[in-house]
Amino acid sequence: MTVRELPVLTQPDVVVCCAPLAAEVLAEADAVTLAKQFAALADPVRLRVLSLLATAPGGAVCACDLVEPLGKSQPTVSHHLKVLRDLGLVTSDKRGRNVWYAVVPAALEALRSALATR
Amino acid sequence: MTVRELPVLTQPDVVVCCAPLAAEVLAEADAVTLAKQFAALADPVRLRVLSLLATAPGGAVCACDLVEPLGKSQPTVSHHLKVLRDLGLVTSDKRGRNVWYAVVPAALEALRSALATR
DNA sequence: AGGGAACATCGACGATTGTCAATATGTTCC
DNA sequence: GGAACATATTGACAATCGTCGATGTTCCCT
Repeated sequence: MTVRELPVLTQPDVVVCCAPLAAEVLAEADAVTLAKQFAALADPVRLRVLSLLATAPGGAVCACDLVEPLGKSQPTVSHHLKVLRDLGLVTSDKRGRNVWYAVVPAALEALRSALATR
Repeated sequence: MTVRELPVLTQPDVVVCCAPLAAEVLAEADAVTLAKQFAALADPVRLRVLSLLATAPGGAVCACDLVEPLGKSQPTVSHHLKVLRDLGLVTSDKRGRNVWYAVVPAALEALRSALATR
């Protein structure tokens, strides 16, 4: 178990990929970009990572506290965290030998807006 | 080219899978279900299908009018439509020898709500 | 009845993905 | 410095996925 420390501070700028699906026909290039983002959500482990981070008090969780609740090996968890971070859905913050992860709410909001039907 | 006819009528009931990610920790079974839905969005062709349907006047498009704008073979388009339909993201309506597809807005809304950050 | 059109299904192929064991890198503390 | 710990990376494997050509099925039209 790990002691919770500072809440996560800086949130990176989020680039909104494209207009809502229903607003105009999605261009091919935008579709590829958007598909990659949704692919990050297309895995049960990654969804649970996001949920664990989003519901954590302070909004951040040490990587060491994710392995056990996820029931996956440490390398597998590390892999999923990398996927989420590379796509800008989470941020990481190294503190000593631990790394704290937090969701980037604006990134999730951007994906939500792409799905707006009206 | 095909003449547009009746707008699509009946919208199926949509089952909301789970509470927002940030509301409570996602259960494993729910995570699997949600991941399958997002997997349907994790492909550029399917995103463009949804966009073509959502932006079409009348809200429905004949399958025959999807092949050319998508730039994929007819079997490939048919495959993607099946994926979307099996997951309840679109409905199909057979009219003569054509099949008309339309988005199920409630299904997209359900996915949006899962991503709500607060 | 028969020809043709629209859509679905099948089978096969290359590419990508999730997983873990093993190992590497980096950090803390004695 | 060296041991112990936390995380990341590598390599390998099975499984899934997107794609297309070929074929099947259903419907319309004459």
